[in-house]
Amino acid sequence: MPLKKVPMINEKINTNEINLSETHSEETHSMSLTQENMLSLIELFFFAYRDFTEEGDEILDTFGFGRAHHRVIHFVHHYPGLRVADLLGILKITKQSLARVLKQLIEQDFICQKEGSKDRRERLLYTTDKGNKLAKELAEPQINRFEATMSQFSKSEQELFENFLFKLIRQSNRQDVVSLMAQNGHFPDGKPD
Amino acid sequence: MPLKKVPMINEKINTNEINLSETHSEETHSMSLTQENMLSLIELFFFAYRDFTEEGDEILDTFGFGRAHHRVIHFVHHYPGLRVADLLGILKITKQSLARVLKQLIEQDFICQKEGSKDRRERLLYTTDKGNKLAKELAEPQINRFEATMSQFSKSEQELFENFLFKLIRQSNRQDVVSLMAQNGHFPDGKPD
DNA sequence: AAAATATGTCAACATCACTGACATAAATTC
DNA sequence: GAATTTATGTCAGTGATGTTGACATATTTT
Repeated sequence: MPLKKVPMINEKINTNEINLSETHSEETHSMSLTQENMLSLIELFFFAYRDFTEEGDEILDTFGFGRAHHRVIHFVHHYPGLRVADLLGILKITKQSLARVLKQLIEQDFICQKEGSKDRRERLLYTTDKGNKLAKELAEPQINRFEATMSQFSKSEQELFENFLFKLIRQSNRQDVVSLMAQNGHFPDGKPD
Repeated sequence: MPLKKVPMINEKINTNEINLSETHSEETHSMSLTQENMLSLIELFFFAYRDFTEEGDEILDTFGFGRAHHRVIHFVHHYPGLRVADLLGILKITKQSLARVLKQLIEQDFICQKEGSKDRRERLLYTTDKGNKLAKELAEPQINRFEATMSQFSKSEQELFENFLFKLIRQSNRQDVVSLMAQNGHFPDGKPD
Protein backbone atom coordinates (compact mmCIF):
# COMPACT_ATOMS: atom_id res chain seq x y z
CA MET A 1 0.00 0.00 0.00
CA PRO A 2 1.74 3.10 -1.23
CA LEU A 3 0.61 6.01 0.88
CA LYS A 4 2.16 9.23 2.03
CA LYS A 5 1.34 11.77 -0.57
CA VAL A 6 -0.62 14.15 1.51
CA PRO A 7 0.56 17.02 3.68
CA MET A 8 -0.11 16.49 7.36
CA ILE A 9 -2.49 18.36 9.57
CA ASN A 10 -1.36 21.90 9.76
CA GLU A 11 -1.58 23.99 12.85
CA LYS A 12 -4.26 26.10 11.28
CA ILE A 13 -7.08 23.93 12.47
CA ASN A 14 -9.74 25.92 14.22
CA THR A 15 -7.82 29.12 14.38
CA ASN A 16 -10.65 30.40 12.25
CA GLU A 17 -13.41 31.66 14.43
CA ILE A 18 -16.19 29.18 14.42
CA ASN A 19 -19.37 31.09 13.91
CA LEU A 20 -21.99 28.44 14.03
CA SER A 21 -24.96 28.89 11.78
CA GLU A 22 -28.24 27.07 11.80
CA THR A 23 -26.96 24.71 9.15
CA HIS A 24 -25.19 22.53 11.62
CA SER A 25 -25.85 21.18 15.06
CA GLU A 26 -25.43 23.37 18.10
CA GLU A 27 -25.18 20.38 20.34
CA THR A 28 -23.40 21.04 23.59
CA HIS A 29 -20.40 18.76 23.83
CA SER A 30 -21.02 18.12 27.48
CA MET A 31 -20.13 14.51 27.88
CA SER A 32 -18.42 13.42 31.03
CA LEU A 33 -14.71 14.00 31.24
CA THR A 34 -14.23 10.28 31.27
CA GLN A 35 -15.93 9.83 27.93
CA GLU A 36 -13.87 12.64 26.50
CA ASN A 37 -10.74 10.89 27.71
CA MET A 38 -11.88 7.68 26.11
CA LEU A 39 -12.33 9.43 22.77
CA SER A 40 -8.75 10.61 22.95
CA LEU A 41 -7.59 7.11 23.75
CA ILE A 42 -9.56 5.79 20.81
CA GLU A 43 -7.79 8.27 18.57
CA LEU A 44 -4.37 7.46 19.96
CA PHE A 45 -5.11 3.82 19.30
CA PHE A 46 -6.09 4.65 15.74
CA PHE A 47 -2.96 6.73 15.14
CA ALA A 48 -0.72 4.08 16.66
CA TYR A 49 -2.18 1.39 14.46
CA ARG A 50 -2.06 3.60 11.40
CA ASP A 51 1.66 4.11 11.84
CA PHE A 52 2.19 0.51 12.88
CA THR A 53 1.05 -0.79 9.50
CA GLU A 54 2.62 1.92 7.41
CA GLU A 55 6.18 0.69 6.98
CA GLY A 56 5.36 -2.92 6.19
CA ASP A 57 3.05 -1.83 3.42
CA GLU A 58 5.94 -0.28 1.54
CA ILE A 59 7.90 -3.52 1.51
CA LEU A 60 4.86 -5.48 0.43
CA ASP A 61 4.40 -3.20 -2.54
CA THR A 62 7.66 -4.39 -4.04
CA PHE A 63 6.23 -7.92 -4.13
CA GLY A 64 2.83 -6.89 -5.37
CA PHE A 65 1.40 -8.00 -2.06
CA GLY A 66 -0.90 -6.25 0.37
CA ARG A 67 -1.55 -6.17 4.06
CA ALA A 68 -3.49 -9.42 3.92
CA HIS A 69 -0.40 -11.23 2.70
CA HIS A 70 1.54 -9.71 5.54
CA ARG A 71 -0.84 -11.04 8.14
CA VAL A 72 -0.90 -14.53 6.65
CA ILE A 73 2.84 -14.79 6.33
CA HIS A 74 3.37 -13.42 9.81
CA PHE A 75 1.17 -15.96 11.54
CA VAL A 76 2.31 -18.92 9.48
CA HIS A 77 5.91 -17.98 10.15
CA HIS A 78 5.40 -17.52 13.85
CA TYR A 79 3.16 -20.55 14.26
CA PRO A 80 4.43 -23.15 11.79
CA GLY A 81 1.95 -25.92 11.15
CA LEU A 82 -1.08 -23.67 11.41
CA ARG A 83 -4.15 -25.00 9.69
CA VAL A 84 -6.34 -23.01 7.32
CA ALA A 85 -9.16 -23.02 9.84
CA ASP A 86 -6.84 -21.58 12.46
CA LEU A 87 -5.88 -18.74 10.19
CA LEU A 88 -9.52 -17.99 9.50
CA GLY A 89 -10.14 -17.78 13.23
CA ILE A 90 -7.17 -15.54 13.78
CA LEU A 91 -7.80 -13.12 10.96
CA LYS A 92 -11.59 -13.30 11.15
CA ILE A 93 -12.04 -13.08 7.43
CA THR A 94 -13.92 -15.39 5.11
CA LYS A 95 -12.54 -18.48 3.49
CA GLN A 96 -12.68 -16.88 0.08
CA SER A 97 -10.70 -13.83 1.17
CA LEU A 98 -8.03 -15.99 2.68
CA ALA A 99 -7.98 -18.43 -0.24
CA ARG A 100 -6.97 -15.74 -2.67
CA VAL A 101 -3.92 -14.52 -0.81
CA LEU A 102 -2.96 -17.98 0.39
CA LYS A 103 -3.04 -19.29 -3.16
CA GLN A 104 -0.70 -16.54 -4.29
CA LEU A 105 1.68 -17.14 -1.43
CA ILE A 106 1.78 -20.87 -2.16
CA GLU A 107 2.13 -20.46 -5.92
CA GLN A 108 5.00 -18.04 -5.43
CA ASP A 109 6.67 -20.35 -2.94
CA PHE A 110 6.44 -18.28 0.20
CA ILE A 111 4.28 -20.83 1.97
CA CYS A 112 3.95 -24.56 1.56
CA GLN A 113 1.35 -27.04 2.71
CA LYS A 114 1.75 -30.41 4.33
CA GLU A 115 -0.92 -33.01 4.86
CA GLY A 116 -1.85 -33.48 8.51
CA SER A 117 -0.46 -36.68 9.93
CA LYS A 118 -3.36 -37.42 12.27
CA ASP A 119 -6.10 -35.93 10.12
CA ARG A 120 -5.23 -36.12 6.47
CA ARG A 121 -7.88 -33.55 5.54
CA GLU A 122 -5.83 -30.85 7.19
CA ARG A 123 -3.36 -28.73 5.30
CA LEU A 124 -0.70 -27.62 7.71
CA LEU A 125 0.96 -24.41 6.64
CA TYR A 126 4.66 -23.63 6.80
CA THR A 127 6.79 -20.84 5.46
CA THR A 128 9.50 -21.74 2.98
CA ASP A 129 13.00 -20.28 3.18
CA LYS A 130 11.81 -17.55 0.86
CA GLY A 131 8.80 -17.01 3.12
CA ASN A 132 10.96 -16.85 6.24
CA LYS A 133 13.05 -14.18 4.67
CA LEU A 134 10.05 -12.05 3.80
CA ALA A 135 8.44 -12.64 7.18
CA LYS A 136 11.54 -11.35 8.92
CA GLU A 137 11.84 -8.39 6.64
CA LEU A 138 8.23 -7.45 7.32
CA ALA A 139 8.51 -7.95 11.05
CA GLU A 140 11.60 -5.82 11.37
CA PRO A 141 10.07 -2.34 11.32
CA GLN A 142 7.30 -3.41 13.66
CA ILE A 143 9.75 -4.99 16.07
CA ASN A 144 11.85 -1.86 15.95
CA ARG A 145 8.90 0.35 16.66
CA PHE A 146 7.83 -1.68 19.66
CA GLU A 147 11.35 -2.04 20.96
CA ALA A 148 11.96 1.68 20.68
CA THR A 149 8.80 2.35 22.63
CA MET A 150 9.16 -0.38 25.22
CA SER A 151 12.76 0.44 25.99
CA GLN A 152 11.58 3.73 27.41
CA PHE A 153 9.73 1.95 30.17
CA SER A 154 10.60 -0.35 33.01
CA LYS A 155 10.12 -4.07 32.88
CA SER A 156 7.02 -3.90 35.07
CA GLU A 157 5.58 -1.16 32.93
CA GLN A 158 6.21 -3.25 29.85
CA GLU A 159 4.29 -6.09 31.39
CA LEU A 160 1.50 -3.69 32.13
CA PHE A 161 1.27 -2.77 28.45
CA GLU A 162 1.07 -6.38 27.46
CA ASN A 163 -1.74 -6.81 29.92
CA PHE A 164 -3.45 -3.68 28.69
CA LEU A 165 -3.47 -4.87 25.08
CA PHE A 166 -4.65 -8.29 26.17
CA LYS A 167 -7.59 -6.81 28.06
CA LEU A 168 -8.60 -4.78 25.03
CA ILE A 169 -9.29 -8.04 23.26
CA ARG A 170 -12.85 -9.21 23.45
CA GLN A 171 -13.33 -11.38 26.45
CA SER A 172 -14.79 -14.15 24.33
CA ASN A 173 -11.67 -14.18 22.17
CA ARG A 174 -9.03 -14.06 24.88
CA GLN A 175 -8.82 -17.77 25.51
CA ASP A 176 -8.16 -18.39 21.83
CA VAL A 177 -5.36 -15.87 21.86
CA VAL A 178 -3.85 -17.46 24.95
CA SER A 179 -4.05 -20.91 23.38
CA LEU A 180 -2.39 -19.68 20.25
CA MET A 181 0.40 -17.79 21.93
CA ALA A 182 1.05 -20.57 24.38
CA GLN A 183 2.53 -22.50 21.49
CA ASN A 184 5.47 -20.17 21.55
CA GLY A 185 5.72 -20.33 25.30
CA HIS A 186 3.80 -17.10 25.73
CA PHE A 187 0.80 -15.92 27.61
CA PRO A 188 -0.12 -12.45 28.74
CA ASP A 189 1.30 -12.10 32.21
CA GLY A 190 -2.05 -11.45 33.78
CA LYS A 191 -3.47 -14.58 32.20
CA PRO A 192 -7.16 -14.66 31.44
CA ASP A 193 -9.58 -13.50 34.11
CA MET B 1 -18.53 -5.59 8.21
CA PRO B 2 -20.55 -8.65 8.96
CA LEU B 3 -18.13 -11.28 10.10
CA LYS B 4 -18.23 -14.05 12.58
CA LYS B 5 -19.03 -17.05 10.50
CA VAL B 6 -15.95 -18.95 11.14
CA PRO B 7 -15.14 -21.23 14.06
CA MET B 8 -12.32 -19.88 16.16
CA ILE B 9 -8.93 -21.36 16.63
CA ASN B 10 -9.42 -24.65 18.29
CA GLU B 11 -7.11 -26.06 20.85
CA LYS B 12 -6.01 -28.68 18.39
CA ILE B 13 -3.27 -26.54 16.93
CA ASN B 14 0.02 -28.33 16.92
CA THR B 15 -1.16 -31.25 18.93
CA ASN B 16 -0.31 -33.09 15.76
CA GLU B 17 3.25 -34.09 15.78
CA ILE B 18 5.14 -31.85 13.46
CA ASN B 19 7.36 -34.07 11.41
CA LEU B 20 9.16 -31.66 9.21
CA SER B 21 10.00 -32.80 5.74
CA GLU B 22 12.37 -31.31 3.26
CA THR B 23 9.52 -29.42 1.62
CA HIS B 24 9.65 -26.61 4.10
CA SER B 25 12.27 -24.65 5.90
CA GLU B 26 14.07 -26.15 8.85
CA GLU B 27 15.13 -22.77 10.08
CA THR B 28 15.98 -22.67 13.73
CA HIS B 29 13.75 -20.18 15.46
CA SER B 30 16.55 -18.85 17.54
CA MET B 31 15.86 -15.18 17.72
CA SER B 32 16.55 -13.35 20.91
CA LEU B 33 13.97 -13.59 23.62
CA THR B 34 13.34 -9.91 23.25
CA GLN B 35 12.41 -10.22 19.61
CA GLU B 36 10.13 -13.10 20.49
CA ASN B 37 8.43 -10.91 23.05
CA MET B 38 8.01 -8.17 20.50
CA LEU B 39 6.32 -10.57 18.11
CA SER B 40 3.80 -11.42 20.80
CA LEU B 41 3.18 -7.75 21.44
CA ILE B 42 2.68 -7.20 17.74
CA GLU B 43 0.08 -9.92 17.73
CA LEU B 44 -1.69 -8.59 20.81
CA PHE B 45 -1.83 -5.22 19.11
CA PHE B 46 -3.34 -6.82 16.02
CA PHE B 47 -5.94 -8.73 18.03
CA ALA B 48 -6.84 -5.67 20.07
CA TYR B 49 -7.36 -3.59 16.95
CA ARG B 50 -9.26 -6.36 15.24
CA ASP B 51 -11.77 -6.48 18.07
CA PHE B 52 -11.76 -2.71 18.44
CA THR B 53 -13.19 -2.22 14.94
CA GLU B 54 -15.53 -5.17 14.98
CA GLU B 55 -18.58 -3.79 16.71
CA GLY B 56 -18.73 -0.49 14.88
CA ASP B 57 -18.70 -2.26 11.56
CA GLU B 58 -21.97 -3.98 12.35
CA ILE B 59 -23.73 -0.68 12.98
CA LEU B 60 -22.30 0.81 9.80
CA ASP B 61 -23.68 -2.06 7.79
CA THR B 62 -27.22 -0.95 8.56
CA PHE B 63 -26.48 2.36 6.87
CA GLY B 64 -24.62 0.87 3.95
CA PHE B 65 -21.49 2.55 5.24
CA GLY B 66 -18.02 1.16 5.84
CA ARG B 67 -15.13 1.77 8.14
CA ALA B 68 -14.01 4.79 6.17
CA HIS B 69 -17.30 6.53 6.93
CA HIS B 70 -16.79 5.74 10.59
CA ARG B 71 -13.41 7.39 10.69
CA VAL B 72 -14.61 10.49 8.89
CA ILE B 73 -17.66 10.94 11.02
CA HIS B 74 -15.70 10.34 14.19
CA PHE B 75 -13.12 13.00 13.54
CA VAL B 76 -15.55 15.57 12.19
CA HIS B 77 -17.76 15.04 15.21
CA HIS B 78 -14.94 15.29 17.70
CA TYR B 79 -13.22 18.19 15.94
CA PRO B 80 -15.98 20.32 14.45
CA GLY B 81 -14.73 22.73 11.83
CA LEU B 82 -12.11 20.38 10.49
CA ARG B 83 -10.99 21.11 6.96
CA VAL B 84 -10.74 18.54 4.20
CA ALA B 85 -6.94 18.86 4.20
CA ASP B 86 -6.88 18.14 7.92
CA LEU B 87 -8.86 14.98 7.43
CA LEU B 88 -6.49 13.86 4.71
CA GLY B 89 -3.59 14.34 7.07
CA ILE B 90 -5.30 12.46 9.86
CA LEU B 91 -6.46 9.50 7.84
CA LYS B 92 -3.47 9.44 5.49
CA ILE B 93 -5.52 8.49 2.51
CA THR B 94 -5.78 10.15 -0.87
CA LYS B 95 -8.14 12.95 -1.77
CA GLN B 96 -10.09 10.69 -4.05
CA SER B 97 -10.61 8.06 -1.38
CA LEU B 98 -11.87 10.65 1.05
CA ALA B 99 -13.99 12.45 -1.55
CA ARG B 100 -16.14 9.42 -2.15
CA VAL B 101 -17.15 8.81 1.44
CA LEU B 102 -17.38 12.49 2.28
CA LYS B 103 -19.73 13.06 -0.64
CA GLN B 104 -22.02 10.31 0.57
CA LEU B 105 -22.01 11.64 4.11
CA ILE B 106 -22.85 15.13 2.91
CA GLU B 107 -25.52 14.01 0.47
CA GLN B 108 -27.17 11.94 3.15
CA ASP B 109 -27.02 14.81 5.61
CA PHE B 110 -24.64 13.39 8.19
CA ILE B 111 -22.07 16.07 7.58
CA CYS B 112 -22.38 19.65 6.37
CA GLN B 113 -19.87 22.12 5.02
CA LYS B 114 -19.40 25.76 5.83
CA GLU B 115 -17.24 28.22 3.98
CA GLY B 116 -14.22 29.36 5.95
CA SER B 117 -14.63 32.87 7.29
CA LYS B 118 -10.98 33.85 6.95
CA ASP B 119 -10.18 31.78 3.88
CA ARG B 120 -13.22 31.28 1.72
CA ARG B 121 -11.61 28.41 -0.17
CA GLU B 122 -11.85 26.24 2.88
CA ARG B 123 -14.77 23.96 3.53
CA LEU B 124 -15.12 23.53 7.25
CA LEU B 125 -16.81 20.29 8.16
CA TYR B 126 -19.43 19.80 10.84
CA THR B 127 -21.70 16.95 11.79
CA THR B 128 -25.42 17.53 11.54
CA ASP B 129 -27.82 16.38 14.25
CA LYS B 130 -28.21 13.19 12.29
CA GLY B 131 -24.44 12.90 12.11
CA ASN B 132 -24.02 13.50 15.82
CA LYS B 133 -26.44 10.73 16.55
CA LEU B 134 -24.55 8.27 14.37
CA ALA B 135 -21.19 9.40 15.71
CA LYS B 136 -22.31 8.71 19.25
CA GLU B 137 -23.80 5.39 18.35
CA LEU B 138 -20.54 4.35 16.70
CA ALA B 139 -18.38 5.61 19.52
CA GLU B 140 -20.35 3.82 22.18
CA PRO B 141 -18.96 0.30 21.83
CA GLN B 142 -15.41 1.63 21.56
CA ILE B 143 -15.83 3.83 24.61
CA ASN B 144 -17.28 0.92 26.51
CA ARG B 145 -14.42 -1.34 25.56
CA PHE B 146 -11.81 1.18 26.66
CA GLU B 147 -13.68 2.05 29.82
CA ALA B 148 -14.03 -1.58 30.77
CA THR B 149 -10.33 -2.08 30.29
CA MET B 150 -9.12 1.13 31.88
CA SER B 151 -11.30 0.76 34.94
CA GLN B 152 -9.25 -2.27 35.88
CA PHE B 153 -6.19 -0.10 36.34
CA SER B 154 -5.17 2.77 38.55
CA LYS B 155 -5.18 6.36 37.39
CA SER B 156 -1.41 6.41 37.04
CA GLU B 157 -1.48 3.19 35.06
CA GLN B 158 -4.11 4.66 32.79
CA GLU B 159 -1.87 7.60 32.11
CA LEU B 160 0.91 5.18 31.33
CA PHE B 161 -1.24 3.54 28.67
CA GLU B 162 -1.99 6.86 27.08
CA ASN B 163 1.71 7.56 26.99
CA PHE B 164 2.44 4.11 25.60
CA LEU B 165 0.03 4.55 22.70
CA PHE B 166 1.38 8.02 22.04
CA LYS B 167 4.92 6.74 21.81
CA LEU B 168 3.87 4.07 19.35
CA ILE B 169 3.01 6.85 16.95
CA ARG B 170 5.76 7.77 14.54
CA GLN B 171 7.90 10.47 16.01
CA SER B 172 7.41 12.64 12.95
CA ASN B 173 3.65 12.47 13.38
CA ARG B 174 3.41 13.08 17.10
CA GLN B 175 3.37 16.85 16.96
CA ASP B 176 0.44 16.78 14.57
CA VAL B 177 -1.47 14.51 16.90
CA VAL B 178 -0.74 16.80 19.83
CA SER B 179 -1.87 19.84 17.87
CA LEU B 180 -5.06 18.13 16.90
CA MET B 181 -5.94 16.81 20.32
CA ALA B 182 -5.06 20.07 22.00
CA GLN B 183 -8.19 21.47 20.46
CA ASN B 184 -10.21 19.42 22.88
CA GLY B 185 -7.97 20.35 25.76
CA HIS B 186 -6.01 17.15 25.48
CA PHE B 187 -2.43 16.16 25.13
CA PRO B 188 -0.75 12.94 26.08
CA ASP B 189 0.44 13.42 29.62
CA GLY B 190 4.05 12.81 28.75
CA LYS B 191 3.87 15.43 26.03
CA PRO B 192 6.15 15.09 23.03
CA ASP B 193 9.80 14.37 23.58
C1' DA C 1 -23.89 -46.06 5.55
C1' DA C 2 -24.75 -41.38 6.96
C1' DA C 3 -23.30 -37.14 8.86
C1' DA C 4 -19.98 -33.86 10.05
C1' DT C 5 -15.56 -31.65 9.12
C1' DA C 6 -11.54 -29.44 6.55
C1' DT C 7 -10.43 -27.62 2.58
C1' DG C 8 -10.84 -25.71 -2.02
C1' DT C 9 -13.40 -23.55 -5.56
C1' DC C 10 -16.88 -20.96 -8.41
C1' DA C 11 -19.39 -16.59 -9.71
C1' DA C 12 -20.76 -12.09 -8.41
C1' DC C 13 -20.32 -8.09 -5.81
C1' DA C 14 -19.07 -3.91 -2.51
C1' DT C 15 -15.81 -1.02 -0.26
C1' DC C 16 -11.90 1.39 -0.11
C1' DA C 17 -7.66 2.14 -1.37
C1' DC C 18 -4.57 3.85 -5.49
C1' DT C 19 -2.87 6.98 -9.83
C1' DG C 20 -2.73 10.92 -12.63
C1' DA C 21 -4.88 14.50 -14.65
C1' DC C 22 -7.59 18.49 -14.68
C1' DA C 23 -11.00 22.48 -13.11
C1' DT C 24 -12.35 26.12 -10.09
C1' DA C 25 -12.04 29.71 -6.87
C1' DA C 26 -9.61 32.26 -3.72
C1' DA C 27 -5.44 33.78 -1.57
C1' DT C 28 -0.78 35.07 -1.95
C1' DT C 29 3.25 36.67 -4.22
C1' DC C 30 5.78 39.17 -7.59
C1' DG D 1 -2.63 43.46 -12.06
C1' DA D 2 -0.68 39.13 -13.42
C1' DA D 3 1.26 34.91 -12.06
C1' DT D 4 1.62 31.43 -8.68
C1' DT D 5 0.15 28.73 -4.98
C1' DT D 6 -3.38 26.69 -2.22
C1' DA D 7 -7.85 24.32 -1.03
C1' DT D 8 -11.12 21.80 -2.86
C1' DG D 9 -13.64 19.02 -6.12
C1' DT D 10 -13.89 15.86 -9.88
C1' DC D 11 -12.86 12.69 -13.89
C1' DA D 12 -11.62 7.92 -15.56
C1' DG D 13 -9.43 3.71 -14.62
C1' DT D 14 -7.39 0.11 -11.60
C1' DG D 15 -6.32 -3.11 -7.81
C1' DA D 16 -6.65 -5.22 -3.19
C1' DT D 17 -9.47 -7.03 0.08
C1' DG D 18 -13.43 -7.91 1.96
C1' DT D 19 -18.37 -10.06 1.40
C1' DT D 20 -22.23 -13.98 0.08
C1' DG D 21 -23.89 -18.42 -1.20
C1' DA D 22 -23.37 -22.53 -3.40
C1' DC D 23 -21.02 -26.59 -4.35
C1' DA D 24 -17.16 -30.41 -4.75
C1' DT D 25 -13.87 -33.50 -2.56
C1' DA D 26 -11.67 -36.21 0.70
C1' DT D 27 -11.62 -37.80 5.20
C1' DT D 28 -13.12 -38.55 9.77
C1' DT D 29 -16.64 -39.44 12.97
C1' DT D 30 -20.99 -41.28 14.35
